[in-house]
Amino acid sequence: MSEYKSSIMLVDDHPLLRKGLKQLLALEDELQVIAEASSGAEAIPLAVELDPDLIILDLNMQGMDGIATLKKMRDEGVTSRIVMLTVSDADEDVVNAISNGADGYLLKDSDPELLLEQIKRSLTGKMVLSEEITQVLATALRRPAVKTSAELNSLTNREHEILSFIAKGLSNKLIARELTISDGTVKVHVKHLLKKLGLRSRVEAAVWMVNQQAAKT
Amino acid sequence: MSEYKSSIMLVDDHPLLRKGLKQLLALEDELQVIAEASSGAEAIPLAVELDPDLIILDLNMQGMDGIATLKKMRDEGVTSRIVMLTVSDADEDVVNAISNGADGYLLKDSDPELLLEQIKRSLTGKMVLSEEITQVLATALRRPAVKTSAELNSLTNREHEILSFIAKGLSNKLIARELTISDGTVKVHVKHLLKKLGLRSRVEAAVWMVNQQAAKT
DNA sequence: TTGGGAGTACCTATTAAGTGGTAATTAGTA
DNA sequence: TACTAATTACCACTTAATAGGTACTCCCAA
Repeated sequence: MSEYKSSIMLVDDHPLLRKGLKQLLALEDELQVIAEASSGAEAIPLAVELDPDLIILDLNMQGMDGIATLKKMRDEGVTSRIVMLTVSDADEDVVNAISNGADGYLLKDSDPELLLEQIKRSLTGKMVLSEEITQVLATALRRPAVKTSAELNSLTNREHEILSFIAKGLSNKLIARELTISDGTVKVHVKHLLKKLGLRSRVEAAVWMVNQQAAKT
Repeated sequence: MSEYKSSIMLVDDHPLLRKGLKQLLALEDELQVIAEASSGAEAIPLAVELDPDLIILDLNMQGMDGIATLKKMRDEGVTSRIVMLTVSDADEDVVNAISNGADGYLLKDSDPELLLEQIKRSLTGKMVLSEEITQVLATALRRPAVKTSAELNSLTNREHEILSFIAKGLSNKLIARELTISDGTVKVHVKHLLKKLGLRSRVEAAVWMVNQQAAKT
């Protein structure tokens, strides 16, 4: 092995998990954690500035989620290897991550030894996927009927936000109050989101969305 | 402080998180992790045998989840303090955990220092809750809307039938056509079922029902 | 045999939701 | 710079949904 130390950046909104991960990485002399971030917003400028060899990125973060962060980083010209580390083995997440330029997709509940092994393999330029993921990916690719994520992605942030309120059963008036905008504006967003999703009422939207969320578990 | 070392057991199916947590607890001399488990099934006999001072229990585990594990442990006579550590701040989870004998409910994304502080406080016999949780708990208790199958059973056959159409996103008019009755009659049933379930709109009903169905899995 | 729940239907009144426009602002892009 | 997408707001209009009644039929149990 060379004496070059690989620089690694951790992005995860769980401090505990960062701790565990850091400890794991510390087992290898050639791995060096040079930065940590607890959110996408925080991570992006850091990534641009430091351009580490590897970025380990959590998928499920509050605020900007992992996929959005990944996209933004690639947009900003970050060329680091980026590996997603997550609890979710949902089809769309995997597919989304890979197709948006992730170099790997690992599960948090993997055996730590294995995880470390794969992180090192990733640094050699290989695409790394957790066991379970390989299977998921294969079946996901076999049926390209993944209209779900595609259609969800066609929504703007605001529309998506409002959809999730609808999926909680809120009325336009209540949503308006939550977001401090007029209920007329909420109606506009609802109108647009219904059109984009090809649905005929907020009830259909609520049902669709709740099923969507349930499927992710 | 006394010289007695508190015995702690960790139950979480994420090895990484266990690592982080162990490292955190190692900062305090009087805390000693005497056992780890990666599942409820594994944890229960261990808890019975070791009867540690504190059990830190993950809520979202594969197989037997945290609540089930908690219940079973209490059933088996485990008297350890049990603190839930989780990412979920869902009302029901919190209420469920507390009412099933948990002595605390902490969030994984809390600041580690704070977490350690609260774990120590828990060992002195105090109920510990993360900041965010206090709020959730308060609002959850304010509305004792713990409706489940009991309230589903209070519906007549027709009402139930119509509820499931609502849960598919159908309008009153379409439901009427399906059942070959007038849409005015459908409205009557909807009116009754909303009242019985204590819901404010068909959207709430749809969301509730779909979640109900999803939970059955 | 009478009372009540369930299911049906209709009526009125009010509120919520959805549609189709116009338009201003801002941020980002060609 | 001109263009575009996103977000916001307002207006007018139509349809859907909800709440409160009355009322008739059927069936089952007291």
